[in-house]
Amino acid sequence: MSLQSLLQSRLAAALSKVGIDAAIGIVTPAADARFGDFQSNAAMVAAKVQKKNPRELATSILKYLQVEDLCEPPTVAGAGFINFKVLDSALSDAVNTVRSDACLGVSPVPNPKTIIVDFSSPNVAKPMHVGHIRSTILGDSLSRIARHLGHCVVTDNHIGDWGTQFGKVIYGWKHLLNKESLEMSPIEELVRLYREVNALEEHDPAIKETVRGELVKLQQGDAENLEIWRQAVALSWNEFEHLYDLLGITFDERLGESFYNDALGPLADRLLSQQIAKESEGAVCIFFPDIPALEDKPCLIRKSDGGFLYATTDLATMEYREKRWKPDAVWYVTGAPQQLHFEQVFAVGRKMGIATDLRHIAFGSILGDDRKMMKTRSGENVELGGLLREAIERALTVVAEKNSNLSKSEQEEVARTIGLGAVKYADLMQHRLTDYVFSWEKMLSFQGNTAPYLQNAYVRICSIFRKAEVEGIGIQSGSISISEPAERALALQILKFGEILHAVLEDQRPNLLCLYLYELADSFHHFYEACPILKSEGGIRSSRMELAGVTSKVLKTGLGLLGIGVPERM
RNA sequence: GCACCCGUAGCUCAAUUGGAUAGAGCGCUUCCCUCCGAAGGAAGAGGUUGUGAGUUCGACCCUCGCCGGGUGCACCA
Repeated sequence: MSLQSLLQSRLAAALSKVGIDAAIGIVTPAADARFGDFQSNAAMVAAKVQKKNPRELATSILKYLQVEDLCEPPTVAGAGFINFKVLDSALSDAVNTVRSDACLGVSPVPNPKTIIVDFSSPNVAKPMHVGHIRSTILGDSLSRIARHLGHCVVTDNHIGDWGTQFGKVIYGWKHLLNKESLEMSPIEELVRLYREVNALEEHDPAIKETVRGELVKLQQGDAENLEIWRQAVALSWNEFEHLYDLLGITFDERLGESFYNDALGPLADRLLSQQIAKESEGAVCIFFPDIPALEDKPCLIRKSDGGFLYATTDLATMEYREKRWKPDAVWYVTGAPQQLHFEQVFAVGRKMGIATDLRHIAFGSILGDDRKMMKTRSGENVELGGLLREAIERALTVVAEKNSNLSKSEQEEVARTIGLGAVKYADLMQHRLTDYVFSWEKMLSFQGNTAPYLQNAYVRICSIFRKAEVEGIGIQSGSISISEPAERALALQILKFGEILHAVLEDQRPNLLCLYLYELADSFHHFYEACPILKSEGGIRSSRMELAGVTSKVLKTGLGLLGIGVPERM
């Protein structure tokens, strides 16, 4: 049991003795170190309910609070805060427990759930660009964390492998294809076809009609068009896979839109016959008279020309997932602009009797220097592949300059870890709902609150251990003993790791983990400045080495949960 | 017109979900490498949290009204 939960259970016991609901007895790390190590606002919360004086209530709680083995006598401060200053011995014990725990103090969730995480979802025949970064990185990190806490996670890449763009691609393939370009860089060639046909259509209605015809033929199962479609999908996926490999991201499933094609018609018919949907203006749609926000916002599932829509596919997907996995939750990691769409689709899901916890994990847009949204359709898109290559190149320049001792291949490997880490961290550290300004400078800066800063903290610890080995310094006692303020601060920060991952999953916000790791690295640097490690001796040296060792494990694990690797040297 | 999201230091962003004197990074001003890696550390300047009310012991956070920005709203995804 962690120190924090230990204090909490003691507090709960005291609360019940004074007739307060024990559930109120929450203990949190102190907001300000001057007031101690942990605090509880329980007296103030209870005072509100019981309409009593919070300070008096706190004082009476203290009479029953038995924590003398864990901390100094608790005090009442301010409006009724109860403050705890943990004993060095108890703190040492707690850190030692984390040190010898394979999970580093993280306890698994008591009731594991089956969670489907739907993320990344690039469109075939289009390059992945900055717009896909957030979904991909956020979804990957959330999946890792959920899995780490014991949930059963299914990651699914719901790629856009079916849609109106294929009319243009097929027409282009038949009339304008450059096979050499297709072999060299398939997506680039597919995009070129798409754009050129798009331009042709503008000026020539006849071509527009032919393009439409190609799409209809594809949808009706025309062999030639299907084959072209299959190749386009395969070629695109090939390129996506290179990027996922580079990013270290894998999916359990890759069930794209095309997978659900056959289910769309029957689904629409069923919804009609169940009177969930009805015809209106030639289209099939679902109305929500009982939901005020959606009263005038029907959800269309079949066009008047018989074609199906985004929502139809999503509903079919939802149904399939229910049947196959019986999930407790489904997380859709897509941009905030799609909020209305998911509100509708979820509402339809409930009409269909789906009780699963469906969640839209929305995120804000990435903005350009002009503070305007980077649009997908128009203007220049920054391609993800190019962006990652540039990040790695810039990292390589810095690595070569800072540490020329490394061999060429080591430098390249380190640069990959640093460059990719920098990109991922720059995205994950933001609150997911806020828009943020994309900046090469910021993303690739190796100063301040960045991945390289955290990686560097890890590397420093590695180098301490390397030096210890060279000098024949071993760890004697194997246990940690806390006494200095900087050691206390670091130890307390290490203990927080057990809580932070659960907090991240509450609201699907990895930025809290980023913040935590940054503060951990910060605490370590303070410790490193204030407390000589190898230069001290005996038990102190041994203890400090161990403390540094735990720090490095938490850093590595925490970064790993963000999908970020650590080098041993840099 | 309706709905949703966002307004916090010069800039980019946090704030343990209602807690104590609102914190970081970049930039700016001073220091610290004969010392376990300076991709670092110490100190400083910088704020009426868009605005006006309300709720209570206590509000960046909750309620309502304004102002400003963004996004979405029947046959694209």
